Amino acid sequence: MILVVDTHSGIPVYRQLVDQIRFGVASGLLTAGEEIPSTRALSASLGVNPMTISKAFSLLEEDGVLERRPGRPHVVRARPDRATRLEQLEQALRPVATKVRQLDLETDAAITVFRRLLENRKKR
Amino acid sequence: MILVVDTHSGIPVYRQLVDQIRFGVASGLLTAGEEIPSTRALSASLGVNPMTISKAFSLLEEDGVLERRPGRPHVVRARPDRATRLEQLEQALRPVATKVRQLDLETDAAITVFRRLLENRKKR
DNA sequence: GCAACTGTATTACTTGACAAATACACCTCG
DNA sequence: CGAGGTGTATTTGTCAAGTAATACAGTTGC
Repeated sequence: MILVVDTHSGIPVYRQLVDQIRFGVASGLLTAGEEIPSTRALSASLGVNPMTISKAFSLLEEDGVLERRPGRPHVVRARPDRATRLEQLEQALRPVATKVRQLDLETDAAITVFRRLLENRKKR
Repeated sequence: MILVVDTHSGIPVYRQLVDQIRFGVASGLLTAGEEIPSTRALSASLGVNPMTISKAFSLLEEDGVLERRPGRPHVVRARPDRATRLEQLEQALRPVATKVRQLDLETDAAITVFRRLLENRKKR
């Protein structure tokens, strides 16, 4: 998988890496057990400090996306089970549910907006 | 309306104020045209600098929640029209739609989670 | 007009976030 | 065992975010 970063985008480098690796795993470009390039290899190819790469990896490890092995490169972890993924989605949706209430919008309207976004993305 | 802040909560003071005022407006405790206590009054009662209060008010003003009047306290603005509120919800839902894809979850599962959250909150 | 209020522009200070430099511990293979 | 790789703990430096001090401009009521 090719990882790229734009240090002028205003988005922290580590966040760009997290996003790309997450996307790689979700899209099937990266499969369980597959090795991620080392912090030093990416540091050389992307021109950023290894600790910056390491930060991205640490976050992905905390989230269960990557697995760390002492002295060896990180590997992609088996995808969390469905229940865990649903729980993660719920965490992401909680503040939005609060927002729906703040905006005084009805449940069905909110559902419609969400569905439209989800289906638009599927079509792309 | 009573506003409170906890300076040790780790949540920035201005953000606590923004959240409380938003909630006050959404819940009907604060109505359109109603005056918000002045930056100096809140500064005295909450023990924070007026500029911190002002920052909260500025954000709420940008978001169309409050209206500023030179030499006079802020007032609650008439609620944005429905289309604007729906647009705000869509902005909040966009990253979540991305997350659904990353988690490789189906639209219907995501909708179910969202609906459950919205209806749980309604019951409280 | 002035006192007493209003909000905030500007500047300064403190704390948090981000990124990098350095050195340590671990692993694999010849 | 040692060379060549692995990740990261720790510290440092820079920049961004959060907060405060000060003074200015605007409003209202007496």
